[in-house]
Amino acid sequence: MEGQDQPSSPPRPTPGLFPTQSPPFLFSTPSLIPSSFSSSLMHPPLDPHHDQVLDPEIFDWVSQLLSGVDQDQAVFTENIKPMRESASSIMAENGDVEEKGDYKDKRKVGRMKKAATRPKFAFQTRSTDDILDDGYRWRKYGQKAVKNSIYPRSYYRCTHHTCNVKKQVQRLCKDTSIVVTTYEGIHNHPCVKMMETLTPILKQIQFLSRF
DNA sequence: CGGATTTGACCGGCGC
DNA sequence: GCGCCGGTCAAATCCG
Repeated sequence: MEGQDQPSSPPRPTPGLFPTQSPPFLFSTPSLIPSSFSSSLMHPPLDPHHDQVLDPEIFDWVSQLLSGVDQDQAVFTENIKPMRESASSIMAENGDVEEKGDYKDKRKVGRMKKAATRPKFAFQTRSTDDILDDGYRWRKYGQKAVKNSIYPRSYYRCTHHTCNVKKQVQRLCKDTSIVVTTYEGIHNHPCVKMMETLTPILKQIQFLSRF
């Protein structure tokens, strides 16, 4: 029983904002990153223990944004590679309606469908907290011990009813101060916290641009 | 009491 | 074909 992983519990020592939307949608300035994560973004690990999560092709756009990459280059890597899909997400995206009956049958039907492709990206943060406050609300739906790692991998889903974004969180066993977060999908709803944070910044930019 | 989390079972993919 | 592994489900439990 570990009650530490509480993604939806707002009280954090330094509540902040972390970009989870597509690059053109965000202002990824270091000031928006919670200080609890020490602004230490790094490239995806090539650790073979995590190759299933952090495919080398995964686009680490957050790192690139923070290192000054032009946003035009920060294109979402849609359809990078086929990935397995959950029954629920496939059914939701295809507009399937859940049938009455044995849930095992439903799972089987869903998983037998052709895997869809979704944007997927990962990044690392150096933090004592496993869960970063990215402005969205997440519900944990699973936790799994992974091979060659003493730390479990946690699975989260966005709680917004029409949103199907998922994320995985795992702490590196090689460097226990590093947390690897993998996002899958794109939010189809606004992030209230993001807008709250951006509004004063935008106003300030508008004000300064007058001079 | 309702929503979130925990956790064991289940399933499909993949390598051998 | 079999076993391992990652990902998901959902009942049980927790908690505000």
